[in-house]
Amino acid sequence: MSASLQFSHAEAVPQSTSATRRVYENLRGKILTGEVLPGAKLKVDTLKDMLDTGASPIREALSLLTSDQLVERLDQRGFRVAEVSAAQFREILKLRCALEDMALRESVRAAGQEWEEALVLAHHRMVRTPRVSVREFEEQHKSFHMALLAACESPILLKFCDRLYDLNIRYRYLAGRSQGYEARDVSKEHADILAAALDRDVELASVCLIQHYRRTGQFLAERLEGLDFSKVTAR
Amino acid sequence: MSASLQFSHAEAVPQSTSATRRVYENLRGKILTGEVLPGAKLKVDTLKDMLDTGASPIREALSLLTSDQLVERLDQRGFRVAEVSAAQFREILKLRCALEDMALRESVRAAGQEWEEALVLAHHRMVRTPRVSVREFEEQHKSFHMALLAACESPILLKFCDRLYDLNIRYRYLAGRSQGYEARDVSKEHADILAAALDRDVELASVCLIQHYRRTGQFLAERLEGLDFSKVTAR
DNA sequence: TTGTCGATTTTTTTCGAAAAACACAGCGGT
DNA sequence: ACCGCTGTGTTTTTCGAAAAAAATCGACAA
Repeated sequence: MSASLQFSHAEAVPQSTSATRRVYENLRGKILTGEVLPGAKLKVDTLKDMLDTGASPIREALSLLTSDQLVERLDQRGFRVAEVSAAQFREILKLRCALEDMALRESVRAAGQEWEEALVLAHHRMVRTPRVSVREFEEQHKSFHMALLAACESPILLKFCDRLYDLNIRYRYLAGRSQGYEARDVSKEHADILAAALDRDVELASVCLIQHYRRTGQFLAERLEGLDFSKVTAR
Repeated sequence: MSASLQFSHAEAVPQSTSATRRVYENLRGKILTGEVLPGAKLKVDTLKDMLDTGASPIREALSLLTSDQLVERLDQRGFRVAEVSAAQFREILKLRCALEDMALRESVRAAGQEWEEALVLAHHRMVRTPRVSVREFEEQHKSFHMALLAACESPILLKFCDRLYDLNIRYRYLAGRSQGYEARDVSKEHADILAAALDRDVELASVCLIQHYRRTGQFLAERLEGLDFSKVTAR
């Protein structure tokens, strides 16, 4: 089989997985980064054209996103992007502090060499990713934070943390990351968390992590404050 | 239009909502009660016949159940009922104690008259439902427990609690509820929780609730212990 | 016996079109 | 002017069949 046949028109190595998964990832990305606005209507027909696929995969992906709380299903009126609000932002922050604290403690307690190495690696990759490559940095940032919790033997708890992380990302993008994000020494905070975790100092790691979230939360809240949520909502 | 036309062959007033929802509820019930065993394969064709509908609603419902952790999606190999394990049972218990404690405190703190009345009502209905009507009792039992938390202003947290509750139900049915469930005075425990909540005694309510879960957990664990999980799994 | 390859049969996944539900605008009656 | 009704166009939801993928079975060779 010739290479030109294998890698035909700009498709690279795409449909290794199902169309449903492709649509899911794609839409999820668009929602998290704010490329499609909160409240925006998600018409199957439009999406069909946009993502070049049938109605079934789209519908399925939207169902998946519904349980992720990123999409709302209106009974006989289709789907729309979930709304955002200052209240939800606060709730997410609070829950993340509570749940990640639990997970972190379990993780550090159960941690082994494997976890330690993966964590160091994740941190290194994050540090190496330039801040300007926003989407990539976000991915590495998430990887680092999840790596901290990874040794925790509570799959369900981990899943909750993962979801909350994703829900939170939207607000980061919403606040815009141009100004002042580096004013705070975020790298230092990450390094401190890493060091504490590697020392197996559960208490210190927990304090650092929560403080990290609180500070980021504070920072974002300020930026979000001036912002009228009804203004960043479609329809 | 004649009544005989309106209510033709045994259809009563059924399809008020979408087929997807019908399938979702139906399957969810079957999974929670153990009518379909953990690990069982869920073939769309079989379900199509069984539930008398097309492939799309089934597929959609299965996607929904996937994010509820009640169904697993295997990449190109369809769906199966999520597995159960002693470890997961313990995890659920632990998480429920942590999260419901949080939710209960918030709920009681924010509670108003409306909440109080709904709670009393839910308790009454539960008491009035005979234990032998297992499914109905389960429903009322869930309503009561969720009513306790309902005033909490954290929709996401509530959703988590709801999910955990459902995940837990499976183990209740698995353990079988014939013997000894009444040996413990469960009604008393419920009444105590109710009283403490109505008194707005957060600490006491929390203690009662957690103890209630721990006891039930202990009770179920004993029953589940003898039980080889691989034996209650299909395939 | 063990293992591999190929053809056939399920099973999953996706598509395109039909059916049902809904929104909206225009019409007529009060 | 207001309200409700009906017809039209749009959108959502569902169905049935085709395409893609995996599992099964058996023959053949090591």
